[in-house]
Amino acid sequence: MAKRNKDTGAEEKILAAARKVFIAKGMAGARMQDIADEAGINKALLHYYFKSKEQLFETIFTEVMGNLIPRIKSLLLSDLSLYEKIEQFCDQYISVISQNPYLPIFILNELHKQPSVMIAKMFGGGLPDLHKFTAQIEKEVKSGKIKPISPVHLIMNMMGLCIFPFLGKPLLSAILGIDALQFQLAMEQRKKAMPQFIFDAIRK
Amino acid sequence: MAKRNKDTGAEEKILAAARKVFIAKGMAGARMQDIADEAGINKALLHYYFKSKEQLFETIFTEVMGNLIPRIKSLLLSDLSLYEKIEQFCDQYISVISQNPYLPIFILNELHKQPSVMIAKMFGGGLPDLHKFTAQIEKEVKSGKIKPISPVHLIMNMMGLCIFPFLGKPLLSAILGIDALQFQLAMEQRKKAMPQFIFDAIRK
DNA sequence: GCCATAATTAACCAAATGGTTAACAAAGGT
DNA sequence: ACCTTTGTTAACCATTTGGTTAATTATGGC
Repeated sequence: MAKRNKDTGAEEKILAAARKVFIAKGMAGARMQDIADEAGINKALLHYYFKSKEQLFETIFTEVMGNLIPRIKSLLLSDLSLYEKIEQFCDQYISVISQNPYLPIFILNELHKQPSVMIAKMFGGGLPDLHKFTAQIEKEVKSGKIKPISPVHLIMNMMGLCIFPFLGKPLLSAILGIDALQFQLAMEQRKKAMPQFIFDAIRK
Repeated sequence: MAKRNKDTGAEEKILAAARKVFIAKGMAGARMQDIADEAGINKALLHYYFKSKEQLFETIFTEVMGNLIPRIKSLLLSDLSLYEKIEQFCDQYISVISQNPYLPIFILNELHKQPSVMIAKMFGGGLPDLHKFTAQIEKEVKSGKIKPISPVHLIMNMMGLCIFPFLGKPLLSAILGIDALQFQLAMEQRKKAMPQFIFDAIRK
């Protein structure tokens, strides 16, 4: 008898399917049947491997976040200069998101619907330590190398400049009249343009 | 007999309730029963005034968008200088969103789930005309008053800097360790700080 | 070959959910 | 007073949906 699914590894296929469906439709919009179909298996098999939608979602969410957070933590804790950190932050953030363009809206959306629960799932008690980074900013400000700016605003700015275009892609594409390729190109440019923009803004 | 609901005007109450519930939970997450409860009426009465969830959602969505778009269109088409436009854009955008902090995630989320449908609902064929604004930017660039920057990037930057903090509020509050009041204060500051930041970035 | 265990499925179930019906109450015109 | 139209409700219905069951099919050790 020919096997129904060429490659085995049902659990893998389920995870891949769940990732895809949850990220595309969110927790509320995703259907267990969709995930089963996407994985090419029976719905009951989903519950054989993952006892509930809740649990499957949590698995995916923590997996996704566990992929992003260490990257950022290590960057912010490194010994690079402020300029280098901003450079790398923009480059890395835009690169990762370019490869997973729907991650931001997925994450922010779930975070918005249940803030405390999701924050807890993301950082198991251990929030990222921004102290080193904020101290670095404050030092540059005090020593007069850059204009006065609060770390809070600078961080918001960095994130907004890198992430927003992906969140707003459908809107931006429409009003700016750009297609997928032009968008991709623009994102590529922003890897270098954003650090430049930020430094031009804060340099004295 | 005492009336169940002090004030009449069921339709008004339904719209208010639907706005609240849809914006908080999105189309997929909202329940018709939630809306009925929120409005203090029977679920059947919802369908008396609005024949389906789809139609009620559409009513709310177009209402909400119809509130925002003209404001922006008129700003971009006005005769203000580039600096003044950026100033007003940031001030107005941040003001409006501060009063409806969940609008952005609601809009971008629905836009993400059905881009073409929602874009069509937002702009009934008449996309906002950015030509005047982009020409203004290009003129300032050519005349050497500001650094070379593509209108596409500048617009993305303006929007990202103004809107992102609201989209990322739960995340930002957590990692930056700020409470609702501090957040509100920061947004107030950004009304002036963002135009300054942007102009510092592009001025030669 | 035989058996225990793991993988997989079709059929089923109960709760949730969008939507409908039919009856009833209010309001307003005549 | 009477009738028509509008507003409102409780009960009901059909479908969707997350989840379960019981039976069937590999799989691997012996």
